[in-house]
Amino acid sequence: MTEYNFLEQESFWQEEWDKAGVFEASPDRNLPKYYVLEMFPYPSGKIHMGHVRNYTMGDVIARYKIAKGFNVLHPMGWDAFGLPAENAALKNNEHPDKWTRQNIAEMRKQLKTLGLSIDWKRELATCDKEYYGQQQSLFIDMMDKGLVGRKTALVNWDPVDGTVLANEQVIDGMGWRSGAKVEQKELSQWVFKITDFSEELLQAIDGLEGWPEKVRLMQRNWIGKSSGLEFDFETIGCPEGINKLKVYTTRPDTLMGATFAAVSPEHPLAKAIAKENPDVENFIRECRQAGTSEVELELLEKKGIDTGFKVRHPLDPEITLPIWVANFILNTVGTGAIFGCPAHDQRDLDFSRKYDLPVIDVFFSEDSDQPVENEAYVPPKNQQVKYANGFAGDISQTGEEGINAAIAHCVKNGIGQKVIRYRLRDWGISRQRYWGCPIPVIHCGKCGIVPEIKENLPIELPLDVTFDKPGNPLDHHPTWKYCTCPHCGKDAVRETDTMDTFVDSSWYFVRYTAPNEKTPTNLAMADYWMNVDQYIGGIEHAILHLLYSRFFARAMQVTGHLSKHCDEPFKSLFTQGMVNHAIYLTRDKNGRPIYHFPTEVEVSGVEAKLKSTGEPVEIIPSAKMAKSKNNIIDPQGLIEKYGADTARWYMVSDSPPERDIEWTTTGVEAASKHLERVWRLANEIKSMDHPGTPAEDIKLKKILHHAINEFSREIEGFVFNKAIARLYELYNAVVKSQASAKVKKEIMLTYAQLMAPITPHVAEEIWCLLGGKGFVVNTPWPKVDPEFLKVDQITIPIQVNGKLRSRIEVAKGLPKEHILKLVLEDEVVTRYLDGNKPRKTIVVPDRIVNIVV
RNA sequence: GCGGGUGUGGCGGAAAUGGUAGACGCACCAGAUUUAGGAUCUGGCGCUUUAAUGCGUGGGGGUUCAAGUCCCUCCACCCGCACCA
Repeated sequence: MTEYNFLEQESFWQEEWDKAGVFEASPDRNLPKYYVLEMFPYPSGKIHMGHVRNYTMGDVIARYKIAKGFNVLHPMGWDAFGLPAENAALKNNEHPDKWTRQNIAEMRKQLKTLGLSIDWKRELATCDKEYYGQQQSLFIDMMDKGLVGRKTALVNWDPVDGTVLANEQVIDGMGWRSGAKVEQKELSQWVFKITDFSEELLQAIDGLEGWPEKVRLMQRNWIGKSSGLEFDFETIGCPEGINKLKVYTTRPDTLMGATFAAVSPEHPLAKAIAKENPDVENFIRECRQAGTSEVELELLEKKGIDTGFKVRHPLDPEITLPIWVANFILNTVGTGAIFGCPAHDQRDLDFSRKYDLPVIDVFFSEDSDQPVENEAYVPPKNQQVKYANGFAGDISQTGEEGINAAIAHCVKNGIGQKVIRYRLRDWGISRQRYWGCPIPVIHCGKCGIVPEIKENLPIELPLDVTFDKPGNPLDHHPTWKYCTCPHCGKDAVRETDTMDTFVDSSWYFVRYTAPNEKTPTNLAMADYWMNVDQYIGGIEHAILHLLYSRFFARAMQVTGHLSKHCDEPFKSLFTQGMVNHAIYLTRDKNGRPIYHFPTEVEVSGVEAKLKSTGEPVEIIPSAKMAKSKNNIIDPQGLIEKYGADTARWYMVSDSPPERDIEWTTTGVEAASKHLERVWRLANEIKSMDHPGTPAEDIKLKKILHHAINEFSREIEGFVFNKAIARLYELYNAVVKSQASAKVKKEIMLTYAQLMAPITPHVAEEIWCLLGGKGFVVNTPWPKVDPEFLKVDQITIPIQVNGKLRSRIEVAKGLPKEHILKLVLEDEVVTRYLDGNKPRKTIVVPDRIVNIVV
């Protein structure tokens, strides 16, 4: 028997597939197409376990679909722009371009050792001018169609470094490098008008049947459609002639509970008042001493200031309410202003208790004798609620109807209108950074903002930049931004902001269909390959990336870069879990953790100690792999030690793909041992000469066809862990079976076919060993013979009072009465009945019997 | 804070539709083989118990002949929150 040398065999088969061009996709073939895509990687330096898991899953699907007779497109590229390259530039004084390209080269090499069915001829990197130049062209077309706008937005400002910070670079309210307290700063930004598509993006979610329900739900909530009442408070004596304050509410039925009005610190009214009132000005300045992320703002201690001005209650002009500026009102939500109803909104209540504002209950709640104290009574939307202090006496008594009645009343009396609002905001794409796609517009003193002309594209990033000064190197570059206006020919200045990297990843899947085209897309190619049939990636992208891509597909239709059927770019979506690993730590004298690499630790069962000193080690069982915790396992070592097939098998074997998995050495060893066993079995069967019996042959064939049937279903349903269990079962059955050598050999060939999507190299090897023709990767998927799926005998469990007590073997499909008769004769049942008649019997044919005594 | 998810033996996990809880794998135990270790092969393995019984799907409550699955409630952990990718 030949020893299986995976390193040699794996590179052998990889070269063979390459030579034969097995994975090169061409649209001309007369076959149904199938486009499989995993989210492309950021070239951080090395591949990590998450990549191995993600790309293995995609590869399983791709290879399965090839065997199923599809013309498969399975491309790969690099999400190559972004912050880390600039950080590396600062840290190691290395150019982002050089750093990124080295990383790509290294990661490409690593990915290739996995034996993925990638069409490498289509590879692209978003930092290639051939890619971002086309993106600039798209931007200009979008501008032309009115899909691009300008808006002011708040950014995190590091006052010491004089730099805009990403949310990630703000740690506990401080700039990560300078340690300075971060401030909010207003900047003029380029935006994509995604909100033009709010309703369409929302509606189309219903049609995304291949998406996980949770992602669809998250996207719906993110778009956040609501209907409510919009009305103007009449203000009393406010500065700058501001006599109205626009408010939006989804609970107009609580309007009689209003005890104050509040605006966000960025609201125009707040700013106007601040000009006259230094206390308000100070308060607003204080509010700006914070980052811009929503979490941070939501978790701030609620604070406010009474402006001294008032509004009239819209339903009763006799009532006046004070106007506050409050830090918990977000300028980006609604109109940036609210009416405060403390009795029925927890945040308003907390605020009112702090500043001693009145609380007015407008409901009879179940326990109406207990007035609202520190817990707001939030009236349910669709339940019976009695209004104690409703208005106009025409509000009905149910929540939803009450809301509608309140709106109707307000509309009738000219107080406000019913409006539909969306939580979704326009997509700000301006970044004050170097390593991104330059925004192709020019600021001209005479013509204003003008797009660059397409002949001048790509607007290339200059390579001769320095990172010694804070801020954007493009801005500091001695010559880059100076240009002439395409309109008037006068001296002008380029936009130095670059695009959000989410722009790069919003259309790369289309670019794969024609990666070398001199326009963003080739319609014929896009028509053939789009949409992506199966997209695979992390759940962390459930909202932003996926929503932006859905928007882009629509925008690209408007600009004529995609055809009508391409509005939903991802037909099916699968979100895979993370790869975790235990953390090993000891403590220093002060109790601070010292993290140890898995290689430094000897683990036995639940205990572990340091190899060097024998000191006991604390174990945190399953945690996200992180450099700072020293619990990252490098896939390269895994592949070098066990081979790609083992790595691939392990990655899809133990846990359901959508769930997080724990990386364990024992699990990998089990995978490796199994593959060796299969290889040994194939060798044994090859030289076997066992006549067997027809009965044994049929028995094994039944197991085989059952396995093919289930396995195929499980692969299609992304239940890879069960598919693998199926292969273990089939292996066990073949080993135990007394079937003939001929049948066993047939079955082993099929086994190689079933394995092939998961462990393609050893599958080719077994296929070759047992005389299979050509590549197993190109061999049509085994067919199920329904004759072998038939079952005639069934074991039915018998319960007495709901507890399993016995079972009987019956013919499949036996009618109720017959089953019951047999059951009542059963020895165990008779014992429990003890001569009495059963009180009740439940018989579910082919499934279960329950006797109640 | 808001939105979404997860929770089953020592461990990873199985169990469309409410109908045999624990498939399959790991670890562990016993045996075979081996000079020994490793590897390999055979068998066992939820807890309790000699056995029967009993108890068991994060906690508490409910519906049902029957609940991991449905309902209510509480807890723990994870993901996202618009400038990380």
